[in-house]
Amino acid sequence: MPRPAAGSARRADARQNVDKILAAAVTCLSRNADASVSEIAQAAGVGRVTLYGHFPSREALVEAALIRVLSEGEKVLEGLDLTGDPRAALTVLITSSWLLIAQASAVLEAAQAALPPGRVQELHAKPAQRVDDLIRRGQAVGAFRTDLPADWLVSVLHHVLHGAALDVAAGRLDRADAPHFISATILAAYLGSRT
Amino acid sequence: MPRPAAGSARRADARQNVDKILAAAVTCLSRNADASVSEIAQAAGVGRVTLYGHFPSREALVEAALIRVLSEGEKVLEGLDLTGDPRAALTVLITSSWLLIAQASAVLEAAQAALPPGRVQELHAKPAQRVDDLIRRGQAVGAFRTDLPADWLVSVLHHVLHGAALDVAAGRLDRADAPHFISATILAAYLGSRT
DNA sequence: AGTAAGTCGAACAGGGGTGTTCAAGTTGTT
DNA sequence: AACAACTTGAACACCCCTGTTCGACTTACT
Repeated sequence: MPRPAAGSARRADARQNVDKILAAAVTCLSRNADASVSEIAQAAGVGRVTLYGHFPSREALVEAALIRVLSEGEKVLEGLDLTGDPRAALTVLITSSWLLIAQASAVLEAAQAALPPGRVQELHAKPAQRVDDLIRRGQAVGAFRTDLPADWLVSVLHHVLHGAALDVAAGRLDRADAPHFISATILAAYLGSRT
Repeated sequence: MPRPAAGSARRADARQNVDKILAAAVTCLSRNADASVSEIAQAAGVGRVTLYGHFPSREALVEAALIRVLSEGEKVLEGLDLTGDPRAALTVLITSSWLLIAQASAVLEAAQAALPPGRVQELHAKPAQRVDDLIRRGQAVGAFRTDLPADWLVSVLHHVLHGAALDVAAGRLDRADAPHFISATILAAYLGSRT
């Protein structure tokens, strides 16, 4: 049994394996929301038993993967300056992290089916706040339309991102085109019917 | 064994059951892409064995459900006049059939996981053509932006519709608001950066 | 070099889904 | 009324997934 957890530190290879497993979980779960544990273990290049040695259940694994992809997202978002012109900030946000957001969104979807309701919302709340704030600020400043509620605008962004990720995965959309297409679409949608 | 199929017509109650099963399959599959056969049978108020009497496999059932929801969609779209101003036509299309399209889209997603690849595309091709044509005509006439490919615009529409349906199902969006929100968003997105 | 930590495959039990069979009962049709 | 069509639950075999145990093996650490 691995995971003494108390007293001495874990062995180096164990830590590496945990990392490999989490990375595999994120990619597998974002491709297929109900990927099996065997599938993830295999993708990580690790035996199924080893995986269960580090995560007591599939649920715990999915939660850990969600936490990981969200914290990765946090790190990227932290490095971004979103305080300037909302439109420019939104463009920066999209072009620099659309793929990450889409991936996180996919894992989030997987988590919704595997975790107790509310838990997902709880973990997702803080990262989502940043996007939320940007959109609300844009509305307050007059950069974005106010005839539609902010919640809806946020929802549209998420679904367009998710859709773009699907299109890329299916080969219907060139990965290089995605950021521009998304920005152009979202900005126009957020502008609304101006003069 | 039901389904003599040859010679004499099926009994009335059998036909009704097939209908009930298909209706249940559409609603179940649009709520949950991997709904079980038992689940669908129960929703239809029918024994599981009866269902297997009418559909040889889950795959056949899903395919039949997809065909049904698509043909329902066809019927609605047929009654619409989409020949006028593309913007007005798109608004009509959305307000009159966004829910149906979203439901069809959900079943389509379920079918993608249960049917051989290509088969879904094949069935979906004709109904999708109508929306496709409308958007392309809008671009040709100058009503919609041309700096983004028509395929992408179609994709955006589908994903926004799908997202709206999810939001409604999750209680995040009032069903009555949906058509207006969607139209306002899509029209703005399709207009692009005009003067 | 020795020891604890870690990995691995095989194999188990339990649960749920898919299809199938069967025997008994119900119901539409003529 | 009588027959065939239809429905039904129980029970079965099969497969895949989840978790767990076991014993043997390899590897990191001192």
